[in-house]
Amino acid sequence: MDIQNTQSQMRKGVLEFCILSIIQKGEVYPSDIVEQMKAANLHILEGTLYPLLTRLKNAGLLNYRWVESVSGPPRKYFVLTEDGNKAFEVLLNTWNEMTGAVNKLTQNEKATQEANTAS
Amino acid sequence: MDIQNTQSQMRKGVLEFCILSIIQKGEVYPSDIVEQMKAANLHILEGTLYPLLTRLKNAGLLNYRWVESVSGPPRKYFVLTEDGNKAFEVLLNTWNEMTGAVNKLTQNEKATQEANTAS
DNA sequence: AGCTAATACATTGTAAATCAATATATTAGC
DNA sequence: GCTAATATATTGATTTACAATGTATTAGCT
Repeated sequence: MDIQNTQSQMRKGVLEFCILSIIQKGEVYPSDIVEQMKAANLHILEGTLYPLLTRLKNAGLLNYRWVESVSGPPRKYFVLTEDGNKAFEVLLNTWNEMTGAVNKLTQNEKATQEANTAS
Repeated sequence: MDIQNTQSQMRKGVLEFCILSIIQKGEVYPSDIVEQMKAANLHILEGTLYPLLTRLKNAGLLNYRWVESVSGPPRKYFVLTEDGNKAFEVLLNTWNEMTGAVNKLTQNEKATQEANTAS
């Protein structure tokens, strides 16, 4: 077990949330998503992304349309469905609550430790 | 695929980080950890916690000592090793960076969407 | 002494999901 | 046609959380 593994687990947990967010901002195709995630330091591989998009599509959170490309095969451009938008709002709430809880738990370690060792 | 699943994935990602944080605050035994996690709305089951503590111990991040209990079997009280403290600091950094990135990516969706649809 | 309840550490089997590697398909340029 | 670049997609291996149990210790009661 490395720390790197724990770090990547942290990132994994928010993949779907981030991807829904990116799609919500505008119609994108998978390579756009990979790029935007990389720019945010949240790397995702295609072998992870495609099954994930398929899952979200099958769950009714996404739709896509084929768009011809000038350089290569056609692309699948994704958008959020109404359910997808609702799901995103729920996840946004969960995210805000969870980060609040984790920050409360982790950011005050020095003060708490001093209080404990003092007793 | 449910949203609940995605929500629980979010929590999974920070389990180790939170547990290291709890142990850093003071010597605790597993039931203390379960309780503190529950209080923070980050539930963890014993079947998850015990293997996790064993992994962290084997990785050299934790140590424990047996302490007799007045009501039941002896308890394993855990503390962070020096490596464990270093690992926690690294994870604290990762956490702060990641939440910053995710917030940047997700919290401005409305403004960005308006900008996109306007073009 | 023996029984039950409470507490606590631990393992097993299952399901889900990411990743690395690879496969398949389309377009442009030479 | 052939190659390179771009895209979508699948497969097999590994990891890991969880539910369900299992094992063990202590206290209190009869």
